[in-house]
Amino acid sequence: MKRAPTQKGRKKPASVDELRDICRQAGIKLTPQRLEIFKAISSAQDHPSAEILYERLKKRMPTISLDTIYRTLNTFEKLGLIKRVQLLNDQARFDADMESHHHFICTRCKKIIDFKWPDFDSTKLPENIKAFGKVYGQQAELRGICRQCLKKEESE
Amino acid sequence: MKRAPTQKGRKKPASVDELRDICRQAGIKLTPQRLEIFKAISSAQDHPSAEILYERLKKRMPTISLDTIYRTLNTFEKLGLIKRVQLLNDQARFDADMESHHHFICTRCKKIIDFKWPDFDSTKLPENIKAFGKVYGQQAELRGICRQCLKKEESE
DNA sequence: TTGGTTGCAAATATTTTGCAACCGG
DNA sequence: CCGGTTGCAAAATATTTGCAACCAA
Repeated sequence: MKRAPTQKGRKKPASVDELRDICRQAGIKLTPQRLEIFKAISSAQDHPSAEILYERLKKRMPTISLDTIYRTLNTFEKLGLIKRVQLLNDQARFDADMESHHHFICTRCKKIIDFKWPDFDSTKLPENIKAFGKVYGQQAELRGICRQCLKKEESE
Repeated sequence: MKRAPTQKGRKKPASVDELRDICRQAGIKLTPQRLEIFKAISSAQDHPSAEILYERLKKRMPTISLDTIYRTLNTFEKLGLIKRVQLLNDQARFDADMESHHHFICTRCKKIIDFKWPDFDSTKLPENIKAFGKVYGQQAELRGICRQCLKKEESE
């Protein structure tokens, strides 16, 4: 399977036709399971977990299994069709520096680099945020590939 | 144990003396384990996981157990002494909307609300980021309590 | 002294993987 | 037809919890 070059290309959720093309180009099959999972996630208003998608899909496709959902979500992620909301889903990581700072996360080795960004700190939140509830923290997250991993990629 | 009112108060990592005060005020004991875990995390340059802290602490305190580390990290988080780098460590959540948008996350119910923030999108990254590696995505994350949870808190 | 805390072990939860049957292209 | 994919079960990983012994205040 060919990975999407970066996460930049795509915008709004892909259409089913685009999905078909993307699968063909990647050399993978568009199975009924993949199609249903894709439709479920691209029409979802929330940000469903594998388990939630499983519950929803069982109604339409009673034989689908949870591990197919996991596998398919990983596949779609590699193809650049979906993103996981937070990257560090293996182990929780902690920070004792409570001062305002931001994170660069390497998607390859999961390294986290802190940085300061005063221009961000002083950017005003949109007005409509107030309607969501009470905000008590804001921070920026960059995703990328760190120097070391870039070097490794060259030599592969 | 009394929770910290919000995450706003604290700045740089607390000192051991501050830790002692905070424990006293919260009515919890400052055990040797808590002290060592605190020192380990507040002096760490990376953003260690429970497992990593366990490996480091075993050298100084061979009898310490992994579950004490988990419990203590949760305690410290409630006291506002540390933050977890990413909140959603239970289940991975996915998003098919690849267009630039940002997330408000309710720390109580884990709901995610999307929003647009053009002022953020047009804020230039600090110069020194280039040295970290290649960036291919940036987004803001707000932490707070959503409307529904605020209402629930009132009635508790 | 004593109630909160620890360490152990077991339970729970989440995600991944080996494998034989299956099916989309 | 054939190689990639599925569903099942089992494994691997991460985190939480019940409980008796322990110890900081």
